[in-house]
Amino acid sequence: MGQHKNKIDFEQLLQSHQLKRTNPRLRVLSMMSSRSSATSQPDLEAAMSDIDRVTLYRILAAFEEKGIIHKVFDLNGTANYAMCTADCNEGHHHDEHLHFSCTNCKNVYCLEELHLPAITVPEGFKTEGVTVYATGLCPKCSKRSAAK
Amino acid sequence: MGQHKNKIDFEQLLQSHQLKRTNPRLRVLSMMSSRSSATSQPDLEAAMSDIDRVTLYRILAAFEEKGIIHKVFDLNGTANYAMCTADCNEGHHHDEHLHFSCTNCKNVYCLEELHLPAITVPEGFKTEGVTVYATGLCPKCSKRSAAK
DNA sequence: TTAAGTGCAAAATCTTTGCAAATGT
DNA sequence: ACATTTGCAAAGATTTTGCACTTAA
Repeated sequence: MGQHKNKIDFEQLLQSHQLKRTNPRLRVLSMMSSRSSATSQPDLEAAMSDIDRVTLYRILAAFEEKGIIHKVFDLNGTANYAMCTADCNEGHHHDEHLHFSCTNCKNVYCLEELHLPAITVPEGFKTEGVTVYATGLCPKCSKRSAAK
Repeated sequence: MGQHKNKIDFEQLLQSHQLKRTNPRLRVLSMMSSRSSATSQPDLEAAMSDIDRVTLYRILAAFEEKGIIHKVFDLNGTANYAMCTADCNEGHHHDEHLHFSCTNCKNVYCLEELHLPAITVPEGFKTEGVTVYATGLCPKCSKRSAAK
């Protein structure tokens, strides 16, 4: 039962996915799991300028492929990545939760707590998964705009 | 009340948005409204290779800005554009409908008919709009895979 | 030791910008 | 005629690819 939640053992996480425990990977995992919103490649690049850009691309691709992180798009259309919970695995992702995109800071929050209502699609469509995107202001930005 | 539905008068549509009636624009409108799924820049580029790539970028940007089309991302993260219905206008889009992304052909369908269930977000978030993405097989692809 | 991962250089894409020529009103 | 819009050239940005060097197991 992959429970990559608080106090995650990153080394084990990598190991269990046949990925070597390297420094760049550990740092990426650490950054991603410490954040409440999803992380983009540019975010990573800015935060870890000593790691090669290409390496970051490859790490993200490998993690996504293995089901360690999943991709969501923010309002700019930039890919952002967030740690997967539970049942994501090699090639199969389940991010059937609410994604909240802040129109102000452009951050994307994965709100897993919420369960989604059932959706019915028209005849002919075969639904495999459903994701809900909400747009608006995240707590930080809504506080800020209320204050001032 | 912008009813850009069947038998649209594209010229009028452009005019009402203070856009000149040019050939590239009419062709883009024509292609987009003739399709059941959203259209990407690469789609347009392939279909109208005589129109400059840059012109297409600018047309899409202008249309989106004016609220004639709206943007959705497909499973590759590529922006796709679909005609807006009714109440989109200068800077404000309302695409609160179901977007269906086909995992096979990667097309995105805007299913406006469906009304979305209410979604509740956690304390602190201020929701402005909600969009639902479903993934799976579109009628065309599901038929195809069933047949053979 | 050796397969996997990283860094660097370079190619391939994709998107934006500036400006002169063309076009719509 | 005049303001837009287009096309082309070129700059910027983003993403991918190839390969030699390094590192975890």
